Amino acid sequence: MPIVRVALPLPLPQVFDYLAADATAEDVGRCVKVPFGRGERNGLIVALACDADVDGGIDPGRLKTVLHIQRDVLPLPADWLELVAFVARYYHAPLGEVVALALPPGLRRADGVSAEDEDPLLDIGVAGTEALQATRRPSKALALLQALAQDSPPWRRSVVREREGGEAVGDLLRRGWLVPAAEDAQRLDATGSLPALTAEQDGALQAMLADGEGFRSWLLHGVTGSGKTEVYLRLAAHMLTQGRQVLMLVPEIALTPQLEQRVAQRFAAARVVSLHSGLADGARSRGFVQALSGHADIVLGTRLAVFTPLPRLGLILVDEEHDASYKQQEGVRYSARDLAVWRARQRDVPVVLGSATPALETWYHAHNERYALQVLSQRALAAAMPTVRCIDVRRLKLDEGLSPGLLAAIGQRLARGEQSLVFLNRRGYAPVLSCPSCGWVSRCPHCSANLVVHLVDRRLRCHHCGCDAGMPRACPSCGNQDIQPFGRGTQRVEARLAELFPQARVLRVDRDAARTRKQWEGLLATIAAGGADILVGTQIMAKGHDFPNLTLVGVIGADASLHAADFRAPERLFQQLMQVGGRAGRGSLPGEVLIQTEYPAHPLFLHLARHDFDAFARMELQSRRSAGFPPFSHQAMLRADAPALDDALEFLRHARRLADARATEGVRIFDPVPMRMTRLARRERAQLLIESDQRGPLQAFLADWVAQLYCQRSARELRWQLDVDPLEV
DNA sequence: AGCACGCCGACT
DNA sequence: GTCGGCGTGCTC
Repeated sequence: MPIVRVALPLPLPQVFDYLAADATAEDVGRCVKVPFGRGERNGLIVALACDADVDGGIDPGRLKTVLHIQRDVLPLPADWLELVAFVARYYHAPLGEVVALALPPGLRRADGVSAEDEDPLLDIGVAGTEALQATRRPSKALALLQALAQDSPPWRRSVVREREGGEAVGDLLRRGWLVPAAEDAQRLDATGSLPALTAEQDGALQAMLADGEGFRSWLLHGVTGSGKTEVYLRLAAHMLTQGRQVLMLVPEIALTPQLEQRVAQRFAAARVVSLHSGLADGARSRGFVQALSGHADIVLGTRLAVFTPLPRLGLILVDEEHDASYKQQEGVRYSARDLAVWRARQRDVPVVLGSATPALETWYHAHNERYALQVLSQRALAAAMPTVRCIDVRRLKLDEGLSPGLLAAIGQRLARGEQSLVFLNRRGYAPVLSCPSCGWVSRCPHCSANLVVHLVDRRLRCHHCGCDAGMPRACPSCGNQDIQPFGRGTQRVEARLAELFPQARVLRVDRDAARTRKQWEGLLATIAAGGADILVGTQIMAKGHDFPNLTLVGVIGADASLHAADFRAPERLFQQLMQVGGRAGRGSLPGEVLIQTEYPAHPLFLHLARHDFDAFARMELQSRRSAGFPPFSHQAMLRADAPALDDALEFLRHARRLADARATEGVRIFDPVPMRMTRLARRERAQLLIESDQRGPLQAFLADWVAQLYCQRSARELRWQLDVDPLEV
């Protein structure tokens, strides 16, 4: 009797074997419902097994039998199964958990209503792909497709390219049941009414097109406003005319509503699917199945979209590739950007990583000839780069953190009817409430952090665990009536600017003001309509938007991250400042960036003033090389958390002893230490760093080590997780 | 992760 | 005398 190997969504490193009387190789990649323990579970068939390799020496006759195989949906293809298997292997996560993460929840149920019921075109897509996968027997494929096409509108070219379909497709084309690729291509590629490319854009585009359809990692390094998106869209258009699918990843879809629109409008004849975690189950499953069946032409999505199955995949685009939101920060901690590159190699298609401020790892590879490089150094709309200047605040008297020079510059913009932005990466009114007489400060009861004053709703809020308390009128410790908010956040700066410029419309733009997508779109609309004169914003303002009337960006509070302990802090600060500075002067008006600092001669600011990302990258990489940090080494972090710090540390010490016993050549194991934010949401956290110059030995060591860790029985309140290629150390 | 089984303290 | 604590072990 056939045996199927099933991945189940459990935190267990193994897969489970079941008997399935009617299972065939066609069922690999299908969802199943199986008995498990005394209950039932949904899983995914990842392979067929034969009697000999049932693991654990279980008698094959005593295996349980699958309850149901979901055959109404196309099976996940082999390359998709390879992808999730790679993720499980590389991030050392159980296969079933990776599958659960990669499949839309609605699709995991093996007994539910099938996701494509509502879409007759999809039924054809599903059957058509199946039929054409078996083109060794064109007559069979043809018969099946004829039956389906009988009562349907002409089946679009999108399921397969002419040349792949062989005879069957040729015949269908003659009978008019398939739209010829050339005809469809004309509808898909609207090029001709479009803005002219700059010489640089055109050069980059031509170079990428000339490179062919095979695997290549490109870095498209284009300054803010250089028109990277237009290059993406031209590349996408080309791939669509070739009958290929395009996967486009963006950091956060909610923050880029215009991009979604732009893609949909540009490719009106193509089927564009957007995928992100905010989507309802049904919509996400539908998009996934449309991609799987080959029916979707463009998939636009956040990091989870990297798991979309795409039978006709021709190109992967990763916009703002440096963005930290490509790295999942809980559960299976994958990097969608890195997986995009892996997938492109696997499928032998090009991948384009685009950014004005590439991750230093990416920049390094591009200058090391592992990636190919295209540079856009000029802004597209003949706008100059903004002038960047530091304001030395050492001797200055500041008004709520604002220097006279910055205030004067804002005043000028007001007089000219232009917009200003004050950038301050700190939400709330003030970072802490404190009592000057007894020294009480508003501590979070659950975290090693202070409660932030939110004067708008008179609450104290923890930005880490989200807990929330009313604002006391007097000191809870000594009763002093005169308690003070110390330091400042966006709310306080907003309030002060409104006092200083009573004639101006001041608008705060941070996570609090843009909690929902609707609120965010409302803010964008207000800004675009000229309904605000002065913006006060956090890094949410730095994310790729055009504000044509914005000509001044003032940065306050940048020094805080200048001397931060994390080795990536300078990289992040530079990226953030360059991105937010890039918001200035994107229209016809020239832009200016003023940075308040006590270190006006700091090399980071000097490189920034010259818009010289490359010089900054060289400097930073030099210091990483001498310190042995990535990309000159590879890291993994074992983290543990428990109600008591000692339990977390003790687990890591034990893990370290296990590691030492298996000491592998070239793998460095550090001491367990409490994390910087030790306490988070009532749990104490510690971590243990593993480092190696080579990826190979590190991976080999981790595989062995994690297998041992799974066998450890530890205090029940203890949780641990491994983070491969951690962003924060 | 669930969910069993299994052996020791304060309650109707 | 039982109800219930969570320690330990298994799930094809």
